[in-house]
Amino acid sequence: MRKLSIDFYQRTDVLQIARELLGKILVTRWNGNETSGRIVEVEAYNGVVDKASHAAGGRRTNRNEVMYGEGGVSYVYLCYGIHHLFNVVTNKKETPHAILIRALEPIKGIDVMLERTGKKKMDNTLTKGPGNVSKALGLSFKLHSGLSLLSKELFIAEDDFKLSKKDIAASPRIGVDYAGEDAKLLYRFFIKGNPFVSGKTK
DNA sequence: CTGACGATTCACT
DNA sequence: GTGAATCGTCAGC
Repeated sequence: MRKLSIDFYQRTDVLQIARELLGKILVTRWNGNETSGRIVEVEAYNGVVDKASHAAGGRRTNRNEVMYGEGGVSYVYLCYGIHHLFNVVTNKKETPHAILIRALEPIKGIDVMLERTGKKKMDNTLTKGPGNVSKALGLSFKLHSGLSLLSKELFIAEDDFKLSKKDIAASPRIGVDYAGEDAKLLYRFFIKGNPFVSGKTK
């Protein structure tokens, strides 16, 4: 298993990076627990020109400041007062691109994930949907936003898992109806037929 | 300082 | 299918 390098994140095409993240492995190691899962669903947020992004129109606040930093760090934030959503920041300084990780297929630490989510048994709801992903991995916006994805505690790796182009599907993003025309962009990518992909299309 | 709201989820009808 | 939960953030006063 090879950890992705900083160069992977700092490229300019956020859609390309989003597609390539499918099939990669997201790993967290804290409090003596290692949990990991294969990424099966993502959404790209294309910086200032994307009305669905927190950085739309160059908006810059304390919350989204990490999006303006170097690619290769995490951006975690609280949504609806309940859910922590995990994003990967890409591109270079001052270009606020981000990729939302929406679903994983659990690999390691399933017992820990069950404990964190309060679920009794493993099923495909464990890491389906962005709120559940963060919950299962123990991510919180207070502790982990702005953390490097090259650190020991949090990183993304690749193994020999291969994905061909026909296994990848694109669709409009979910829950961004407020973004007008940009809500129709095909910026959501997922692995066809994977049971952990969130099915809701609203 | 105040109030409205969200890149969601889950329980309930 | 519908609605509540729940709180940090942000715009506006």
